[in-house]
Amino acid sequence: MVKVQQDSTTEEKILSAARKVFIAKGMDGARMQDIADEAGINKALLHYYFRSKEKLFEEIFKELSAQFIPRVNALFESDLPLFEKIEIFCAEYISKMIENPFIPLFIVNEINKQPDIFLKKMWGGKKPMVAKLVQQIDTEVKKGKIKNIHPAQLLLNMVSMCIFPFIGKPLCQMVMGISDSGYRQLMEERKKLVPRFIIESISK
Amino acid sequence: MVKVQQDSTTEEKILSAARKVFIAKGMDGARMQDIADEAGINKALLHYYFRSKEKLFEEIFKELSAQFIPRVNALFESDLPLFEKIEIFCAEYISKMIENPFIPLFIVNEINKQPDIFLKKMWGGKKPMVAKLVQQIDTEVKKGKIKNIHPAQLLLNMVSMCIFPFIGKPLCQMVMGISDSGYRQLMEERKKLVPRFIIESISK
DNA sequence: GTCTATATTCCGATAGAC
DNA sequence: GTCTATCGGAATATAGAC
Repeated sequence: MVKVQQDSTTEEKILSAARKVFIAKGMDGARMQDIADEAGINKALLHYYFRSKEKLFEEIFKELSAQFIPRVNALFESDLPLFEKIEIFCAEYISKMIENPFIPLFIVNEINKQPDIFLKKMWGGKKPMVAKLVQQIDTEVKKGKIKNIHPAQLLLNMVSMCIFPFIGKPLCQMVMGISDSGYRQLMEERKKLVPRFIIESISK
Repeated sequence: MVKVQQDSTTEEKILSAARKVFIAKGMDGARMQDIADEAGINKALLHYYFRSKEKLFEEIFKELSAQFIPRVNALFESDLPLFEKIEIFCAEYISKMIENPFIPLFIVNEINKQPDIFLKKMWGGKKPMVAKLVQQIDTEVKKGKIKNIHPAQLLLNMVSMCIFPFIGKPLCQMVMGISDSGYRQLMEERKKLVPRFIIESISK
């Protein structure tokens, strides 16, 4: 995601600019003019490459929402023990969001405006697979290895603690009076802290 | 928030309609026409009562964002023991969001678009007070009553687990394949479950 | 492919009658 | 206070020259 090399082709320049503007302002707030300016071209070219604002947006949304899926699926479907999955998921997910702090809010936001249509359109039919992980939690509970908890609740706790601090960053910083660098430091700590927190809460 | 009585005056009708439309579509996505339709009047009347879309929006945002503050402040500033504060906060906050599931995303969203200007404008100078709670956590840690944890991290965990399940509702439902009523049931359970989860994770 | 100029649609806001 | 009609600007999209 973080582009080091220059955007060579015009199409790449447009996509790069659109990504930035859409993430910052959302579909409704973004202007084609903003994107054109950001890409250093003019509006007409945007329509030449992508027929409409909506098509351009779909392109970006599809790319951003899909980028988190494959790795998570591979992890959740693997045969690793439960605690390891939790540790790896939190660490990787939080790392990814430290690099791209505004993507989660962007995605959650747009999903809420199109609650129905977009599984088929946006993820190309794929979606995160949690069945095996859910079953794994159930098994551990039945074997008496961890406390009795509904798998969905455990999942909710995990993703909440990973994602929300990024979605609510400005709000949290304001309330707690924490600087940008201080907040970033907290996020780094959370890569280890969140899994530990979870495991301690379900261990017998 | 849940209006049982009819909106008697026109102003109330407008505010009620604006609340609904702004929450659903955000400031950028909302149309004055939508609000007029929802209120059963015409656009001109909106401008008669509130000078502009922006003023109307501010009214709604101020009302919605302030509605969570006073109770939280009273609780956090009180002399109750730490664990009780956690229990009450989670239960009350989650209850409030079960009634108004879309408000958290709305607020977080708009805050991110105006990260700076709105403390003064929107909360009328007030903001959630967490100083005493933070100090209380520190004290418990030093007394050795709970595990060593940065107060900010504990707060982040708590608000994350309370708020995110509402912000990410459609996404979570989709991934886990849970119906509306099933999800609602999970949220009811969380009123007790989240505080228990937190307390278990920091108890020695 | 890229530009300028323009068409077209949409939307916030106002004027003015009742 | 409430309405209809309309203005004026902004934003998406297209036409057409280079």
